[in-house]
Amino acid sequence: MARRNTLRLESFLPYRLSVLTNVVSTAIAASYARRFKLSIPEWRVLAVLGQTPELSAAQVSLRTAMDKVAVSRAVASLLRTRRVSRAISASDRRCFALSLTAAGHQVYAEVVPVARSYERALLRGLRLNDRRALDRALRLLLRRASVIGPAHAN
Amino acid sequence: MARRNTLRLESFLPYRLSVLTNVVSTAIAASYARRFKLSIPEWRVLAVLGQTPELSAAQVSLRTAMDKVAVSRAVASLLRTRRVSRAISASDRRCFALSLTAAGHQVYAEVVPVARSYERALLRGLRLNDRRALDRALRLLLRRASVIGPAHAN
DNA sequence: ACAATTTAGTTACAATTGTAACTAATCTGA
DNA sequence: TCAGATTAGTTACAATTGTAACTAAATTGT
Repeated sequence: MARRNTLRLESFLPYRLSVLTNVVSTAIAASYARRFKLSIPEWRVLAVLGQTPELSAAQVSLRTAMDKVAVSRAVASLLRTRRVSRAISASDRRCFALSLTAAGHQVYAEVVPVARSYERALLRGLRLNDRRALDRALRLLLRRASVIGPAHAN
Repeated sequence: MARRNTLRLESFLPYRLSVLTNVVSTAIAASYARRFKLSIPEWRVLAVLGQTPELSAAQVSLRTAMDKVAVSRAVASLLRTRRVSRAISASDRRCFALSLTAAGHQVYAEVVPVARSYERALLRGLRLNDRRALDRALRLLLRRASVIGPAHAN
């Protein structure tokens, strides 16, 4: 009997997402830390700067869905390790234009294939149709989650 | 041109999972905290005990994918708020049999519909086929992630 | 029977992360 | 122009979470 007023945690979507993300993130974090001495927040900053240089911290924040304090910390650490450099923006002296240094590009060029290969390994065994469905689902879920928000006051 | 040696973070699966989970968990945490003064770890423990009473902390740990320290803390807090009770197991005096109290059942009975309704709201707009595909995908991804582990030494 | 190992659970401490307050620069509108 | 509000980024502090060491009980193998 599927008790109506009981909830099976293991088939509850938010729980499943959380467990999956946790396993994946832990694995990735371990791999990046070990091989590149890079935390996940640092990797995210590196990733957007590899894609688009000369961003400000606030722009990085927007693109990575990290909050500004997390970005600030990651950038501070990347500056210390000389993987990122910054220059005061001429037009707006409150913000810095961030870019990868040569060392930063180097790391980026090494991490990207590893990231790709992890993703491939993860998706191996998933048929093309299901991949597309997954893609649609993630897109929709994120949109819905953002829309309903904590204001799910019911 | 889709630069081959650049990685688009926003279509990188681990990143998308992380962002989605973050939004969903934050929303849920806020909602549970506000309405029931319940943290996510506490809710998880409550959820498994609502499903299966008389579990030990170690068994809760297994079923919730939380580590034993997290379970210990959540249980401690639930004991304080009198939502869970425990009794030394007669057969193995190292462990406690955990159960919901009347207050615990009360909270459980109130949270479950909210959880269900959040999940429904999240999935609204996703066709049945895509829901099934999502279900398969999550199952497979979790299995693959556990299998490949951090030992993705490449 | 009992020393050595394993297991349950907690505690203490370290690291990470979130929150709020802050400084400095820019923008806005009377 | 200049007071008030906004924005960028940092810093300080609080809360959460992870890691390691610990106690107590049970199990194992001799």
